[in-house]
Amino acid sequence: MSADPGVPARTTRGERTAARLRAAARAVFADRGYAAARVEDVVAEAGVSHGTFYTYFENKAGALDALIDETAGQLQAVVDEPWEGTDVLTTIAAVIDRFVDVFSQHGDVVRTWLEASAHDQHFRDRLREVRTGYVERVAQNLGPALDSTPHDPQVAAAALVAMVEGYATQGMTSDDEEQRASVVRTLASIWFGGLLRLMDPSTS
Amino acid sequence: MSADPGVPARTTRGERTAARLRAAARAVFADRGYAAARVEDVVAEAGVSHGTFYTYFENKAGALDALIDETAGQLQAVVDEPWEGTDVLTTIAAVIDRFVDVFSQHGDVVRTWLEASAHDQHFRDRLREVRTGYVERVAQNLGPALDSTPHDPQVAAAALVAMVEGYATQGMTSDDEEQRASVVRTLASIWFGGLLRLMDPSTS
Amino acid sequence: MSADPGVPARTTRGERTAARLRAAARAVFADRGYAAARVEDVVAEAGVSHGTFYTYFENKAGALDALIDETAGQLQAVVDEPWEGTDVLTTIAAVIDRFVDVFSQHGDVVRTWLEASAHDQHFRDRLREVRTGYVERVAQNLGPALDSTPHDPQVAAAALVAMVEGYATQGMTSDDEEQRASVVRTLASIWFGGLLRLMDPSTS
Amino acid sequence: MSADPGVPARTTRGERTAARLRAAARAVFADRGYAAARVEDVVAEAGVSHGTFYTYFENKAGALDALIDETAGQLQAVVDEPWEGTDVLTTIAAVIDRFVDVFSQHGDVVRTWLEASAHDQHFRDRLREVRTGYVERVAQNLGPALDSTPHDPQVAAAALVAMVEGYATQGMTSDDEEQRASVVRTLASIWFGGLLRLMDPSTS
DNA sequence: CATGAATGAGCTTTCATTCAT
DNA sequence: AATGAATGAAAGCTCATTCAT
Repeated sequence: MSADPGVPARTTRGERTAARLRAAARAVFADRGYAAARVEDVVAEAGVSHGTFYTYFENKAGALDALIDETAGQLQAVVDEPWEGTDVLTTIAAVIDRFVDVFSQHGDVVRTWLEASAHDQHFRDRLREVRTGYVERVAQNLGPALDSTPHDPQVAAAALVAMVEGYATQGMTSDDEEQRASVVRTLASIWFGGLLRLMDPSTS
Repeated sequence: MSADPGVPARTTRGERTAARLRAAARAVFADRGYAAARVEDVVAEAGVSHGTFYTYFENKAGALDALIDETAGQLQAVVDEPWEGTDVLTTIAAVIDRFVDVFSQHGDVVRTWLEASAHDQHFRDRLREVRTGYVERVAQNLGPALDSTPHDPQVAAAALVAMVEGYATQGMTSDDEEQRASVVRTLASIWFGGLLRLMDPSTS
Repeated sequence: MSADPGVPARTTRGERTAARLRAAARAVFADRGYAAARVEDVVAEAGVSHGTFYTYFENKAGALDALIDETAGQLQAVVDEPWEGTDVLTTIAAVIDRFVDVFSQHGDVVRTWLEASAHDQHFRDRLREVRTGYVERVAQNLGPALDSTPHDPQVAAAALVAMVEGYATQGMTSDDEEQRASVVRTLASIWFGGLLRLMDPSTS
Repeated sequence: MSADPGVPARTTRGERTAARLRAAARAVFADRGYAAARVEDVVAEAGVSHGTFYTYFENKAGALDALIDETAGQLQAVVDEPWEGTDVLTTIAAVIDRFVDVFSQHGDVVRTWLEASAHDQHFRDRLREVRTGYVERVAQNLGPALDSTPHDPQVAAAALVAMVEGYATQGMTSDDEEQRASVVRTLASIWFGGLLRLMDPSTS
């Protein structure tokens, strides 16, 4: 801020423009949906010209790809961080908490991504890849406990993840910190209880 | 406009054409997605002319609306039928089974609906309305058991429904009867175990 | 009315349908204009089916042609009837009165006709033909008086006719009998005074 | 929508294109009529692409609106300029001369305008507004002379204006300067004589 | 005579993308 | 780096007209 004036800005003009465009694309996609969003809307929001958009992205899909790059990493990180906690419930709550956290920051991108997947093979592929990644990781952590049961860890993991993803993408997580914590607790309890039940041989 | 799309088909010939168009629209939307689907694709699939499409639907959205009319009723029926069974687990399994059943028949329409919701307020409204309807009904059936716990029945119901909806919407493409039954069993166990856990005061 | 029941109706079913269609076409053309009027509107107004329209008219233009047939005769009759009166002013007033009378009954058709003329050669031709017809007749009646003046009887006739036609087609003639008579008096005075002036050599 | 058709042409290149489009629209409307004119005809005439048309006009009606903007001002100016002359006849002749002059330049737009009025409320409204404007002005200038007569200045003004407008709109295609002057003289004489006659109490 | 479902040419309009400046 | 005028391929949608019933 008050740093050496002789040093060039840490963010060049180009970088700032690119950042403005990404933010604008994100806002416009969230607001109108990917299909209905026009490049015109994005550049208007960013306050740049039409041509500039194409200096930074190959096309409209390229802008979404850039947003997905950021988001995908965050999502994978949620499940890649060590599953540590004093007990299983606490561990699960921590994972879900991180998940909800990422969604509260990147839910708009995920929703756009889901929409685009419906009519664009490329985004469908990226989605499957990322989903497979974190469902796989969840299954790895749940798996051992289900070894001797008839339940497929992949199915269980996919179901539990779908629950969190569905809950979060439907925009049901509020900004109220209190309420968010309560939701996380409920979701974690369902995961935990569901897992215990799965492990109970009488249900097989 | 030339014919009122709300009151089509005064003859059986007309009804046959309308049915062909609905089936075609459904297939095309499922195949290419709503945004990418062209009216031309639909009429080609249905084997009728361009103009005929507009005899039966006001526009592309009208065709999806017609499909949603059918699907929404089925979805609500799943939870409106009596929740009866020899025990809770069986009851829940029956509901989930009906849910999965409806999705295996109407999943394509739901996926289209979800996509369209992203950029069309009208479909977003219809989705919210229908979802609220069946989540409400699930909450009514789960509610009493959670009365003395800190868990909100609406949140629990929404989460459990999101799990089934998410799972069914994403994968669930297998026609293998065996595997489907296994998935239903796993999902039901998670619901049941999750609910037991929610009812356990030690989790509050 | 109470005539011999053995005798077939003086208006056959077909004639009645044709009359209903003409009336409907006239009303719809007047209401929406020729270009914006749809055959659909006409048949709806007439209470018949699409196909029936084409039993009675070759196409949309044919319907207007049928209306023009009636109107053109009336217009020509206005100037073809003997120009008789106690004096010139009375004579002119009588002609203008007949003119205004025909317009109050057929003005809607004329307006449609004028509109269609703008983009359809056929109606332009019919209009020129009819206009030439009655301007010619007016010129014949005014002509002798202007023989020794520099004024072209055709120009004078066209101008005076344009005045009445313009005034009438602009929908300025009210239904109030009192007011209509007053307008006719004013128009007749202008014709008369205008002609006197034209005959005055000092204006040449 | 991509550009605000109300604020086009930020550059001279843009202004040239807009002017070419206006000229092309005017020519095409005059040639084929408003209803039959296609945007494709206009852009072909202007030598630009389809999309460019929509950069400058909201739609076909917008193009006509732009032409009317120019024309309406000219028409009003005809009667707003001071009614000065050595005598009444000269004054009237000057006004009519200006009127005929404007029509020889803008008659094509007026004819298109009249046609469009028949099926488009917007143009009907604009026409009524402009006509009321200049008829009012004419009435103001004629009015005093008719004060003590039973003739309504509005009616007289409307009739005289209708005469010039009708004559100019219909024929008046001659480029012959000689003939144009002769027509103006005849029209002026009719106005003048008509007015004198109106002022003569014996006609009331 | 009458019907109305079906046709399809034709027109308007949109918007991602390019490129001369 | 940035601009914005221009492009043109695509759709969407309309409606006069036909024809099997």
